[in-house]
Amino acid sequence: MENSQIIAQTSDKHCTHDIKVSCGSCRLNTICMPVSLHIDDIDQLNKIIQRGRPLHKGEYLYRAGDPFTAVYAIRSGAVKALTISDSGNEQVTGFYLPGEVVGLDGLANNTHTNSVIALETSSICEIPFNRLEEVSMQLPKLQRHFLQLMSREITQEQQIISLLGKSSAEARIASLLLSISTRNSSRSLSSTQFLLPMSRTDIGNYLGLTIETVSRTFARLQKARVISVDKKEVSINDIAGLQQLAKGAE
Amino acid sequence: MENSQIIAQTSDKHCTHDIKVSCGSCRLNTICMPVSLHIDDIDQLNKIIQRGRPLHKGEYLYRAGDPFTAVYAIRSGAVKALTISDSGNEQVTGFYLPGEVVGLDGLANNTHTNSVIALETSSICEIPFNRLEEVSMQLPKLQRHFLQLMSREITQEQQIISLLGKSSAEARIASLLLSISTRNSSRSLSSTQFLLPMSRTDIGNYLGLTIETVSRTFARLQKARVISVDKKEVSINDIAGLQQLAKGAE
DNA sequence: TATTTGACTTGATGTGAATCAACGTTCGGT
DNA sequence: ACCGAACGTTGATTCACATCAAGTCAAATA
Repeated sequence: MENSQIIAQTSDKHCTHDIKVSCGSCRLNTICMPVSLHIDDIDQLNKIIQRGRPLHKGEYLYRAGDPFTAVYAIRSGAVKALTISDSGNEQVTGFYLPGEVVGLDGLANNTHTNSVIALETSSICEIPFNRLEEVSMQLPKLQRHFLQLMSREITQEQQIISLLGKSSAEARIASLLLSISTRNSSRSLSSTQFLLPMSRTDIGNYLGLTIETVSRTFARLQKARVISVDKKEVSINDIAGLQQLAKGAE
Repeated sequence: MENSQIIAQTSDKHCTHDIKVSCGSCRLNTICMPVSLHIDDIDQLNKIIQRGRPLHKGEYLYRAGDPFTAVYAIRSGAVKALTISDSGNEQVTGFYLPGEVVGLDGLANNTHTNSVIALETSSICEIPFNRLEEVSMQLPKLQRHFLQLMSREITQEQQIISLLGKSSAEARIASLLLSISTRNSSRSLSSTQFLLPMSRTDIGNYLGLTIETVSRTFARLQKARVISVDKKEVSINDIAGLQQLAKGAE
């Protein structure tokens, strides 16, 4: 196994362009493809993964309609996925943070139904799907993991559906913040202080709220001393309180 | 291939209990597992599928928390899937009609996150997952089909998310009716006249509306001569109009 | 047949978020 | 350093849907 240890930077400024990290040494490998693989299995996985140049803010990873050829693991940065609904509106369908995998929407018809756009400069691992399928044939665990990724996506979306159907603006925002908090802590980042990678507009679109309501809700949560917000910087002062709000408490 | 041709009845009253239909002769096989398989492949698939006794209205196919062992194809009748959200509310996550497959929610954690309940007397094909996995190893097409089923579930849910985030009560109801209409026609049933298998309460829960709003919206659509409703019986008088409403037109 | 029960409808009123509008702030480009 | 555009905040008003409340209807039970 090669010994390259260049860890991708979260900061835009010092982002390393010449990225060579093996899956074995990537600090995200417990999230991205957390399969207990033998060393040569990892090697095999490693060989098929391509690491591209960083994607800059606003650039597309792929567009709705593009042929489906690969799935993508976020290595650093953040992206949003969105579809154009029947009514012609953009709908943000998800935010993806380092260690998470996008692109599964393409499987149904061999065509992506979502577009994915970088929210900040991001580095991405491309995993060609036909190669992944081949390797999976020999590694049932990898196969299974892949199904689990999809299944998890389904259950997550069901939570969003419940959120949109039944919850107040406050509960929606609280849930989003808690979701990001949890995902940060699983990457050993702070669960109480972080930068939101997405705009208010994106948040509103994702949660089915107008930008004004998002803004007011942040203000309200801050006045209630549950969080502090300054622009994109959020700190959670009262997690328990936020969880109550997410559940719809007064 | 055996020649049993007992077709499951949609009607509750004459439902055949002693069901023996092979996948090869099932009239739903173009929807359920539309894989172009050789005859012996179908035979192989056929062997692993278990056909249970019919499930009566209100009975559970499985419950949230049950271990994941199988996926299920609806052969006749209809079921609803629901989760208990964090806030403790029931959330109907989907309705499943003949030819459609439920149970994919269990893959993420080897445990079902949804419960599935019969809306009317239904017969169900149980497809044990470990056997399916084995067979898939030898039949890449089946493997691929299965991934497509999941991917389709994801994209469908994204449409619901968009619906709940951005659309009026009218658009939501219109979309649901169109969805059922489309799915009916793919089973060669009428796309303009059908019985709703679910209650107003279920519809409201699914679409994030109160039962009163569901009722009033049906009434409004009827007054606008777009549909006719009598209890559970719906006929669509103006599909184009309904499509406009689903898109959010005035 | 009377009686309860659950599913649905219809009307009157209240409210949370959308809309409309104005203004402040940050950022990218020259 | 300046400018315009995009992003964000805050306030006043409106509106679609929720809530509250009564009542209808059909099937289930006794």
